[in-house]
Amino acid sequence: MTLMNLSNTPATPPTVWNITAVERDTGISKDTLRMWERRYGFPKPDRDASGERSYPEPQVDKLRLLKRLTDAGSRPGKIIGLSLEELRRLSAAAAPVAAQGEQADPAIIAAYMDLIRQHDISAFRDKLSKDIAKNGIANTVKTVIAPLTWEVGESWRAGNLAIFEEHLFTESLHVVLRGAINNASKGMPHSKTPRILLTTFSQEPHSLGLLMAEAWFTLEGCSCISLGTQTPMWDIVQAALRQQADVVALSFSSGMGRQMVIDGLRELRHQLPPKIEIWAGGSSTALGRRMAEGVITTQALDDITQEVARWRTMHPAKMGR
Amino acid sequence: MTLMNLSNTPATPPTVWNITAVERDTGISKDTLRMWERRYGFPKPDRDASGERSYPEPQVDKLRLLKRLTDAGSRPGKIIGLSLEELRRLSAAAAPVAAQGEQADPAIIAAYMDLIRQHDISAFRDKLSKDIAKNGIANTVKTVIAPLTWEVGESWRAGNLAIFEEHLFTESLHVVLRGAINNASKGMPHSKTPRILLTTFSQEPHSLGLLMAEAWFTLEGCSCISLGTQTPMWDIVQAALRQQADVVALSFSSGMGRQMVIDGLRELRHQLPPKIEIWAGGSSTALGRRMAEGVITTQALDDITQEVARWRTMHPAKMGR
DNA sequence: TTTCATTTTTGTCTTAGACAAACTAGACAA
DNA sequence: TTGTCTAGTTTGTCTAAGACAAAAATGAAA
Repeated sequence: MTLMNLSNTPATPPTVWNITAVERDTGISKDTLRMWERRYGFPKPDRDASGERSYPEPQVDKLRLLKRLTDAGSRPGKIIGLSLEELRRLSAAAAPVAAQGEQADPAIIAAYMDLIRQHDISAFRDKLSKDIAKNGIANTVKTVIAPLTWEVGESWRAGNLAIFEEHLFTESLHVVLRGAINNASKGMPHSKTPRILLTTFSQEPHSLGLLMAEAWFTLEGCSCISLGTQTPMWDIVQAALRQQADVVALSFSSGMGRQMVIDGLRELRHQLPPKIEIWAGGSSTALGRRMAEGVITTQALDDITQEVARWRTMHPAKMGR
Repeated sequence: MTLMNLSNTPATPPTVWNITAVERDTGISKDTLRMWERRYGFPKPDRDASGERSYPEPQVDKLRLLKRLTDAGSRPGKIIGLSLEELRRLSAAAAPVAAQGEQADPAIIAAYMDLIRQHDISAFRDKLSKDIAKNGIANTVKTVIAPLTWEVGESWRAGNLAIFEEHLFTESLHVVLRGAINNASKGMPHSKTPRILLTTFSQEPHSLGLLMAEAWFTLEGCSCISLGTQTPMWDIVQAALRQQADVVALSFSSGMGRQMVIDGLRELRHQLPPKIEIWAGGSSTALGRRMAEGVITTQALDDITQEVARWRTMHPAKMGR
């Protein structure tokens, strides 16, 4: 439970990482890190005074890249011996990835990124508010906020953005989007169907995906109940039952372990009555695969619209719900 | 390739859990589960065909309860031998402790608690919004929101409130308060002094204290920059410098370790230029003591008003800041 | 009281062996 | 060529017990 290293916090962030930090940052489990070291000779961390692993920055960089490639299907044994350069080339070659920024205008995104880098919060918020007022929430979420969130995540991973800048961004987005959602739902009648319960699993702390989904659902006229992030499974089940949710919607960021996602969803499906649907969305690569029976995955925000429509045709309105 | 595992998915949920599932469900790490078994003889899982642990349901129930109690401060060794019944009783008998609700009207708090227990979110939000409209933000924060937050924390500790109910409460409070803050700051001129940077240390995930403080600061006419929760120390320093903050305000919940609070504040004081003040508030008992030189503690929200006034007399306004 | 030093508790790190699930490749049949 | 089966490899996670550092409790001194 060593969360803070007070003593060794000089003016710069840590240049060496302990195994817990590497696990958190790369998403590779401690067991696997030790196993790779044992089998392949990489990573080869130094040892601190008490014999514990301490990973130098370059090794962590390589691990991040390895994780990305293995997630995309490569086998560790084949690529772990390659140099950073070779891995980069491989990654670049194989990764037009998801056409993530498909609908995004690079210039607009760049403009927002500049504001973040200059730490001009109020300008950032103003610009975003104006964009929402002009183009509507749905459009702005799709063409600005989602791509921007992705870009911020990338920049952070590449080391071009400090954590506090990411915090600043997240917080600002929360403020603006939450306000917009409230505004939008003001005119809407209460208790429209379906009733959506939104949350994330315990291991998932990222809230922006959830927030974007909530915005979208609200615009579709659903009634949303958000539990925020990191709800234990048992509590998700309790909440869904007590709140009489029609759908439990879950958000997964790309950092989540695939096994965790798959097993978690299967487990949840198992514990919820069949009547309650499970919708899973987000950037986790695990969602691409064929999912457990009875779990619906949404690849993009647009999919939500379709699923809501489908749900409604399947559940003709009962009066006075 | 298992095409279908409908076969082992009967109508009932699994009566045994593997160690991964238990970790996911209880939040207790695999290492810790094995250690407890080794040291205390509980849990005592069965073994499957290949010798791996498989936990029966009742043990998982007890583990959930144990987790809740240890999170609330109990030590595993003291309570792990107790029966489920005894644990429940212990949980319910939690200390009423401090007379926190000094300025609170018990009847009003009870009314809100009822709404939470009935899971009537929209009624809860409506009531709160109306109270704010009627009595103002400051008054409502002081007489309703703060005592209510304390009460919810207590009820959770006592086992009278599920985690999802706490999540629901937190989320609702966020929505309403954030909206109120935005409204209040709308009429205010930008960039009033002092500039306050709000956040919590890495170990502190609770956001409500922060939110209440932000509300208060905003009403005092300060310009607030919130980083949200759990900012690493290095990033707090960076943010304070880059944002030219006059004050760094930190919130500590009662769960935080005293030593962590004290050392953390001392370290932060060390890393920040003397010109930037540090204000610490919240329900952590560590704040009662005499603090490190140059750290100001606020016992109650009212103290903020005084401190802001003091700061302003010490820093006569410079034009065109 | 508070503060400091000592002891106990507790969680996580370490090693190395074992094995099951996922994946690859080769053989064979349609 | 294409598909399917089998046998072999790769890979991640489980297991064990020992060690130790951080956090909490305890006791002594100011």
